[in-house]
Amino acid sequence: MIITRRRVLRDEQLFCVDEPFQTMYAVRFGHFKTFRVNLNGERQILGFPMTSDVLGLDAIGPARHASSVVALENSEVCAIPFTHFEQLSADLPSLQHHFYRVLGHAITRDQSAMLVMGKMRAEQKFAAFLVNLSTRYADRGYSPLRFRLRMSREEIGNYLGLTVESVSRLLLRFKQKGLLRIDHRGVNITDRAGMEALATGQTTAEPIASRVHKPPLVAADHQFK
Amino acid sequence: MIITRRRVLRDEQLFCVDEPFQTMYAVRFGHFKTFRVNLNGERQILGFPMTSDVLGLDAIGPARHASSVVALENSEVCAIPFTHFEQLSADLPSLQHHFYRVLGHAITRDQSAMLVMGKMRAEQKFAAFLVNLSTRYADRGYSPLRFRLRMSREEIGNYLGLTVESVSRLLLRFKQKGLLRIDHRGVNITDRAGMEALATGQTTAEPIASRVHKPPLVAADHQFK
DNA sequence: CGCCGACTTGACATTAATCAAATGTAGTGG
DNA sequence: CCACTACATTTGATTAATGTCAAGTCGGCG
Repeated sequence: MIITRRRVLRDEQLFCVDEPFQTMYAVRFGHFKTFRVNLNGERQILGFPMTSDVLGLDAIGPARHASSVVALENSEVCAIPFTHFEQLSADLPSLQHHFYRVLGHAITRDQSAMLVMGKMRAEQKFAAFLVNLSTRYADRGYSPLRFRLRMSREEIGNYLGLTVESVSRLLLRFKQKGLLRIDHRGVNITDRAGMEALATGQTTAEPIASRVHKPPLVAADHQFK
Repeated sequence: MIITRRRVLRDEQLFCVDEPFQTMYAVRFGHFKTFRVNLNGERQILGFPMTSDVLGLDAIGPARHASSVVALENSEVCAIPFTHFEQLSADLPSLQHHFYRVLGHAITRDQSAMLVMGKMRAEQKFAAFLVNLSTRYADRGYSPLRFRLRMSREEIGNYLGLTVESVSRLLLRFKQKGLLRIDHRGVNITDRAGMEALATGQTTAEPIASRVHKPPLVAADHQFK
């Protein structure tokens, strides 16, 4: 099976909705956004895949890509031809089994996203979003407390179903509550527990000024690459 | 491969979250709801599977069920042992291919749901929900315009992230706009086009009283089985 | 007949969107 | 290197949408 690497520059499109499906992509490094365009012409961001995530799975059913993918920064992917893969997996039970698992995870992940979008209010959604990012960085061996947002406020809002203004105000509120520090796109979570409490809705009447202990602010230029 | 049938009575649980995954289920007839319980103990309904939908796919990744499934009415499913299936699919490329498609569809479906939940407002969400139901009934050979809601208002609201009260008021609004008639749980869509326009957000300033032409109200007891 | 749960309706409070404007930041070309 | 433009972000004032609380109605069922 021929697996090739492909560089994708910032703002470059990896694949586009309705394009015939031939290739899956595993992210080697970098960040992406996946989105769809609804009938009204508006974009809806569906997720922010990063290193080790697999792209293009939603095309397996309809044989055409159901979403578009654009790089948020200069990135690199492995291109895996699907037909080759499918043949090979028939001979390699362990590969097939593993692939089923990947697909299964894709489903569970989407369902979790629905949970977030559906019931939660703005503050909760955003907190859940940050906790999710934090967890994913931890899974990948990066700091769960200090990371850089690769997406704009607008993209966050679009993803969460909020306006840019709301996103901005929520960041301010989190800062005031002593949950995080933020400089441009550099995030420093100072109260992970409080953040999770918010995300899970266990927010009981808010003890106003507590847990302030001020770790140093993140340098503006920190990167993960 | 041993495929068995299983009856599931109204309110009976087909499987439960965290249960080890062994079996997939294809719905033969009937309606179900799938849901999760968040950390706060609240239920979030993830979908309303019906005839020919496949249940339990979200367990393939983690090998444990990620959601619970309960029947909304007396129903029947085919139980398909997953390990048997996995072995068999290795020998039958067409089966494997088909299964990939089913999984792919599950992913796209979930993403569509996210689109609905994320950006839309209450009216739009609910319209999209009804249009979706309508389409699914059409796909299955039933009337897309007259059908019975198997779920309570509360369950609809839970699924869409709205309160029961909002659901109730929205139904009233739809009635007043001449989009549908409703008697208890019997729905009669009288303006499918208008409904779709609402769902897709192409609602331009609402011409107030038009398209009223009053088709006969649905009998209260219509069923699809 | 009367209870109970599902649903509707109304008044009010709260949330988040909208509109509008100011401020900051990153590039770009001189 | 700096001025300048375009864009991203913040902030403020206001409005519309939706949740919350509280009755009340409807229908099914024992």
